[in-house]
Parts: sequence; structure tokens; C-alpha cells
Amino acid sequence: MSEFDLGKFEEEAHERWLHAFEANPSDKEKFYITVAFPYPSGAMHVGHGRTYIVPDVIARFWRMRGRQVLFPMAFHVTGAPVVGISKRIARKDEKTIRLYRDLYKVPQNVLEEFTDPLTIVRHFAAEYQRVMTSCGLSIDWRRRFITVDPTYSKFVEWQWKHLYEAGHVIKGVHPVRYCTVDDNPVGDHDLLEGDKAEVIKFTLVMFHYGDALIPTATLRPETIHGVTNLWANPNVTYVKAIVDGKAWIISKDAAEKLVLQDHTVEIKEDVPGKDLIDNTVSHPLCGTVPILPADFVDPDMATGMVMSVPAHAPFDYIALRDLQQQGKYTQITPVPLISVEGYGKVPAQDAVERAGIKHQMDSRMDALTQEIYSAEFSKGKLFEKFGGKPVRVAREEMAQEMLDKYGSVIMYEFDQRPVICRCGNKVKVKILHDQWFLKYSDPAWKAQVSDHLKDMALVPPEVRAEFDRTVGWLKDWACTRRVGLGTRFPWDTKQLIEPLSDSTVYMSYYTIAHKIREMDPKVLTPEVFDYIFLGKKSPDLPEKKKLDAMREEFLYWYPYDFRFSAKDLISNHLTFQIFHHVTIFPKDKLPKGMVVFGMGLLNGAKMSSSKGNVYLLEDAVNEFGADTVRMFLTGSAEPWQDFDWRNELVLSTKKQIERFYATIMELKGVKGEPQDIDRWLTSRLQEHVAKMTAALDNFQTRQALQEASFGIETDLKWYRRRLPEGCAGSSGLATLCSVWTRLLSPFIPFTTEHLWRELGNKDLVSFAEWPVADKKLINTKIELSEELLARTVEDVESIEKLIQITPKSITIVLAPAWKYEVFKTIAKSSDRNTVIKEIMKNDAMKKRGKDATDAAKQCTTLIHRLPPQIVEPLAEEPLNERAVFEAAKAFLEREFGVPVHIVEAESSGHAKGATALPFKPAIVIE
RNA sequence: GCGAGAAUAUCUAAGUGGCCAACAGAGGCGGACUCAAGAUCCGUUCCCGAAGGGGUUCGCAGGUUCGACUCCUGCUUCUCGCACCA
Repeated sequence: MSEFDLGKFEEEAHERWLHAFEANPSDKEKFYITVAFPYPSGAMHVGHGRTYIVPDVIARFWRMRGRQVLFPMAFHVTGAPVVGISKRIARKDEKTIRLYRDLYKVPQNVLEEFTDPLTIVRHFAAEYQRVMTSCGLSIDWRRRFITVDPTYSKFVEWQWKHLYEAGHVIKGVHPVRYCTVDDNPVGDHDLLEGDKAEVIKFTLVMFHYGDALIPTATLRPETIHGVTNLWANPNVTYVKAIVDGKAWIISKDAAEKLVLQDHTVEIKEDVPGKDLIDNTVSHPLCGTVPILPADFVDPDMATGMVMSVPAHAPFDYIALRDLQQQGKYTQITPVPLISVEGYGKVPAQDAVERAGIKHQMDSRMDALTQEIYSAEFSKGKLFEKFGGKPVRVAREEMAQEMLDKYGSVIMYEFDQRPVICRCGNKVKVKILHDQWFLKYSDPAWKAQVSDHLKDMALVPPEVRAEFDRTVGWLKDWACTRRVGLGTRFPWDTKQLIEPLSDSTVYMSYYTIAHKIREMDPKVLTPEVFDYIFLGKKSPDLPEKKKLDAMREEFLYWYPYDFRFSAKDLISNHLTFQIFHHVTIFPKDKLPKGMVVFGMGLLNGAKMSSSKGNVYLLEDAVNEFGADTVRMFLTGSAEPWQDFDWRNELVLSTKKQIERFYATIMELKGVKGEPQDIDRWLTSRLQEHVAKMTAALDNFQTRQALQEASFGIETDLKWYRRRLPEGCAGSSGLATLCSVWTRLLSPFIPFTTEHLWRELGNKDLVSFAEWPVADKKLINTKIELSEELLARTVEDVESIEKLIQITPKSITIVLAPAWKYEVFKTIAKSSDRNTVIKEIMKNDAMKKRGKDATDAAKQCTTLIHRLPPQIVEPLAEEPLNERAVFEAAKAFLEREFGVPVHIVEAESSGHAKGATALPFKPAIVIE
């Protein structure tokens, strides 16, 4: 007999699977699933493992159900991260080297070549493929590609031509986080500090100061009417600079920032802050106001000058009050201009006093400012003399008016500071020109997407809300980049297509990837792809025969049936791909469904490569075996739930597989005559098959495994307990072995492939027919009988445990027929409150008096406690309980080790007999 | 802050109005088999109980209902997303 040796099974299977999963169009119905392809910048951990193993289980399931299944894989290598990694390795950054050398186990000679970004991704792409194969993923590797292949670039260009022609690609300007030392935009992962900072659009309000201008930045231009003064910091040295031909007085920081935001700036002279104090400025909309001193004014915030609206800004109010308490500037009073429900005439004063704030440094000031800001924005209205419009309307209009008439300009600034680049320098906002956008904000485009989303199957259904929200929320997406790997942007070849934007319809490319490779990229014009994907004919198409073959593949496979991805991709990739599909492909080629995954934990903590909290997939496979890893990752939680990798749980999964293996090896040779209990086991097996199939139809891998693994195991235990002494089972068990092996095959294909041969099959279990539940073999009656027996045995055991005497005999007292009548009436009644009265109308029952009402009450309780699938058949037809117990008498006596008597309640004379109910006989232990 | 989810016994986790003291696993305890075991099997694992029963539970506080782990309201805590990045 063959020993359980996962390593050996894996070897055997790999050999037999070598080209088995290469899928071509056929007469069979197709099933096409895709997974978000990986960015191979490091080694795979067990979290990645699940992302690919779950779809593989689904692929194997549908393959066995007779579908032609396509499960392809490719590698996403476009983008900036590897460029950064290669640079860090080139400059021998210790942390990076340690990560790649120690955690990812890259050999020294390979690591030395990592100064080239393409080498990194090629190395890890090969690693990914190797590890994925070792996990038994049934991928058609002929279709593998990487996103910098010249043919793929041609495909991307074709895709963009359509987006462009549909008017979805537009050119604009774009403010970005920018580091002046690196001379590059700064991404989230390049930030030392301030990753939550947002770029905010401020309006600069231009105040006249002699022959110069003092710009103050505001988010609330409508409050210009309430300005009572400006604030300047007396401890800061400002500068006079010629900005776009006019003299401005601003902080030095501001001068540097404005250069990055499309302004010409020439600094002329220093202007000490204290020299500004007490001078006046003017603006056509608020007249002449003084400049007051304030230490809180930050020269690094926008222009370093602030306009003061004490009636509506708590900071301004309190700063002014502090000065006035020193007896200064007492002639200034706040000028309110907005009425807002819930606040007095001067909202800022109201709020400050209500909160009991004493001075500027109070920690609640920020919250208070936010509160007033929100209240006025959502509910505030300008006074009649200022137009009477709601704040949210007036703000927009005033900003525009200031830009048009009063010389205002826009300035971008972060909403919080500091924002520090990895290099240690302060990050500023720069306006990038020639920046291209995908116009996801377009309502018409959004509407198309929403429309199609309604027709898509989303798993689990809760994610639909998240998708709907994302479609509504998406704004224009900057889709070109200056650094990284990628395809050149066709309308500005100095730029690259942004990496998320080049990976939105590549699922269609899989259908032709293995064939288009044979063609020269030079001939792959947009017309070629138009023909392959859209069937559009044009003259002079090259290699028509090959194109026709590709068109045939595309028509056969597309659209994909399901796309799998982790849930963090909902707000970008998963939604983007729908936008792009609806633009490019006809309605019958649009995506059909998506399955969204949960995240992975390692021993209860989030998995993270950068923190070193990862367990490499390859290590897991080597230590526990591929099947164990597969079964654990799919069985410990449903795909959309977060899962937690814990070695001790994985170990028990391995034991479970071993147990399964040993059981099959033992049962396959059994040759006994069929017993009654075989019919029960067969009946139960049909239900497990049906339930498991339904679970996998819904992607519930955990549920499916519970059913097929523990469910069948538990039944086998009862089966063996019920077999007559000396009998090891019947030859019918061979069917169970075959069914069980096939059911588990999508999960533990290595073990089952081996067992399948042990069971005498020559072909691959991976392509064996999926078991179908045979309704004819379901036997409700025999299942009920066994249920009654099991419950009775359980009751006897629990009583024995309590009374702790050595029993000499056990008597089972069966309920009389009239109680069955009562049971039936109650079970069939819809109104359980009046049913007892109904029963008592019957003369025969009346005669029994209290016995009858008691029995009715007991039956009601019992019916509540029994599951409906027991009550319903019992209500239709009573079970012959005597026959059940008589037939099992030998079994019961063996179980309890004492003589068992079966008697009718009315002839027994036992006092206990009165408590006997249908499906719950009285038990007397003596 | 905004949006989407979640909270169940020692741990993981099932459970969408009566099948619930609550599936299943892990771990603990006791036992069987073994020279022995991380292997297998049996029992036990909220409290009380010498007859199959009773009591108190499913984040916290209320509500709806004959009846709530399940529905509603409020609160607390946690996870994910909030982009120009894979």
C-alpha cells in the first residue's frame, strides 16, 4: 500500500499536468476567469497564494463540470516602484538589500544585477511562475506576457486610440506634490511625513498696499465683506517680489512656491514683518483695513499673510479679542455677514464663548474652526445686502468674480503640514503642464458604467454599494507619467502611460497572447486589433489567417465570466476596467462578474512585506505541502473574509488530508454485502454532493470544504458504528471513494490525482466528471429512522451519565398512535395558539382530558425544537418507530451492553411511558 | 472627517425571527491503543443537576415581538478605501 507522501504526489502530478491546462476553443461551453495580475517586485507570500489559489479551485471545479476553462496569467511590470528599488540597490541602500537578500532570498549574483529594473521584474516573474506552478495552479502558461512586451504596447496604443476618439482623454494642468531636490513628483510611498495631506485650492485675495499688493490665501472668498484687518507675523521677514510683473509682499517660502505654480518671481528686497504692522491695505470689496500683528501666522502657509474675518473665524475672533484685552485696536468690531441656524449674530464669538475658550492656544480651536466652517457651508446664507445667497453658491461665484475682476489668482497648498520627502526636503505643490487625464468625471461615461454594473454579478453582494459609490466619486485620473517603465503615450511620446491605466482591458489580450506573439510588432496597427476584437474590416491587413485564428479565440472566450481581486482594488482598478470596457467593447463583450477578496493576516497581524511580517508561499509549500496550503487558504475563511495564517491550524489541515487519504485507501478494497445502512450513507452522500456543488457555485470555498470534508467524515463514523459486528462495510463504498475523491479534487489536486489512480482510473481526476446528486437515491425515510436512532442513543447516553448507576436493562417506550395524531395536527396547523382548542373538539381526545392537553403542549414544544426537515415528513406520514428500533435492536444492545426492550406506552405499565412522544420515546433505565 | 463592512464561548469561526447553550475546527482536560508519540480513536470543555431538566449568555444601552444571536435606534471598538499608487 502506498504511503501518504505529498512530495511524491506533487512530483507525479506535475509531470502529468505539464500541458494539461492549455485551453483552446472547443465545442464545449467556455468558462473564463482572470485574476488581477501581480506586480513582481518581490517574493510571493501566503496572502498572494490565496489570491491565485481560490480562482484555481473555481477553475478546477468548472473544468470538472465539463466547461472549457481558461485561467491565464501575466505580469504587470510597468510603473515606478522597481525603478526606485533598482536605484536604491545601486546606491547600496542597506534596508533594501536586506529585504531582497534575506527575506526574499535573492542569490548574491542575481542581486548584483538588480540595478536594472527590468532584471528585477523578470527575475520575480519567473519566481512567481515557478511558485504558482508548485501550488498546482491550472494556468495556461502559453498565454503569459509582461506589460512591456512590444506587442502588448501595441495593444495598449490601440486601446488608447479608442479612449481618445471617444473624448475620454484630455489634456490639462495638474497640481502634484513635488520635491525640488529630487526634481520629481512625490508619491505616497516616497513620503517621510504628511501622507494624509491633501492639496487644496486657495483663492488669493489681493489687497493694495501702497504701490504693492498683499495676497492673502483663503478658502472662503465670500467672507471678503467681513474683513476687518489683515494679520502679519512681526517676527517674520517678508519679501517684496515682482510676481508676473507686479510687486507682491509675501513670505520667502511663498515666493519659492509661486515659482512652481506658473508664476515668474523676482525677489527685490526684504520687508520685516514689524514694518507692516499698523499700516493699512485696501480692497474694493471691503475698503481700507489695518494690518495687525499675530504670532500664529505661519510664513510657510500659502503667502504668509492672512485676512481676518473675526465674525466667522474663531481664530481671527480670539486673536482680535486678545489684542483688545490689552487695550489695543478697540475701535475694530467684527462684521458679520452670514446667518446660520443654531448660532447667534456673530457665529465665531458665539462658538468660542459657548466652548469657554480662553486663549488662541486652546487645543479645541481647530475643531471649532471646522465646525463653523461646515455649519456655514451647509446651512449658512449671506445677508440680504450681500446678495442673500446660500454660502455654497456664493463661495463659487465670489471666487470666480475675484479672479475675473479683482486680480485674484489661484494658489495650491497642503491642508496640513509638514509634508516631507524621503530625502528630507519639504515637499511643495507644483503645477504640471501637458498632463493628460482620463475623464472619469464625465457624467455620461459614469452613466454607461453604472448601467453595466447593474448587470454584473458581484460577489459578495455587499460590495455593490462600494462600487456604486466609487463610480460616483471618481474624478479625472492623471494618466501620464514621466518616470518608470511603460508604453509611450501616443500624443506626447516624452511621457508614459500611467501603470494602472495600461492594465484595464488586458483580459481580452490573454485570448490572443500566445498567437500574437508570432507576429512582428511593427505590423500591429490599430486596424489589426480592430479586426481581432471588433471585427472591423480594413484593406491590407497582414497575415489574415493568423488574425482570423485570433478573432476566433477572442469570440470564443470573451467576455470573461469572473474577475478575482482583493477588495482594496475596488476604488481604482476594478472600477477603471469597467469604464474602459464600456468604451471599447460591444455590449455582449462586457465583463460578467467579479469576486472581491478579503485581506490576509499572519498570526493575527496584517501581512506586510515592508514590516517583514510575511510568510513566503514557497516556504509554506515546502514545509506543509501544496495541498495543505491550498486547503487551508480556501477552507479557513470564505474568500471575501479576511483570513489568518496560523501554523498550528495549518498543521491540523494537513492531518485532515492524511486522514482522508488513509480512509480512501482503506475503504477502496472493502468487499462486503450491502447493508440497510448503506442506503442511508448513499442518501446522505447525495445531499453532500448537492450542497457542496451549490456552495462552489457561489464561490463559498469554506462552506464547500466543510460539507465535503467534515460532513462526509462524520457520516462515515456513524456508518461504521452502525455496521454489524465484524463487517467492514460493503462494496458500495467504492462509489463513495470515487465521489469523495472527485469532490475534493479542486482543493487538494495532488493527493486526489494520486488516489484517483489508486482507485483504478487511468485518466486525470482534474478532468474527471463532477459528481451529480441523484435525487432518486435520497431516502427521507431511512434518514429519519437513523435520526431517531441517533437522538435516542444520545438521550440514553446523557441519562446514563447523570444517574451513574450500572444499568441492567434499557426499555424504549413508544408513544401511542393518538399522540401521533396530535403531533400531526399541530405540525400542520398555521396558528399554534388555537390549535389545542381544535384538537380538544374531537370527542376521542376529550375523553382523554388532561392527558390530551398535556400531550398537545409537549408536542408543541417538541415541534419547535425539531428542524423543519424532520417535522414536515413526519406530519405527512408517521414513522414506524417500532420497526426502526426492532431492526436496530442488535446495534442498541451492542452500544449499551445490556438487553434492550421495545414496548408500547399503553401496554408497558411504566410510569415513564406517559412522557413518550412521537420521535422521542420514553427511556427507562433499570 | 467621509464612505463600506465587522464585533459570537480560551482562539478561529458558523449562524438573517422559534431548529440555539449555539455547526465545525484549534487548544485544554480525562481516557483507550501503544515501548512510545506531534499518529489514531472515545469522552469532556458557560453554571447547577443522581432521568433526558433548569439557569445565565452572542460588544454596550434601549426598543419592536408571544418569542431576538438574528429586526430597529443610539453608543463603543476594530478592519478596508478616500486616488495620481501598485
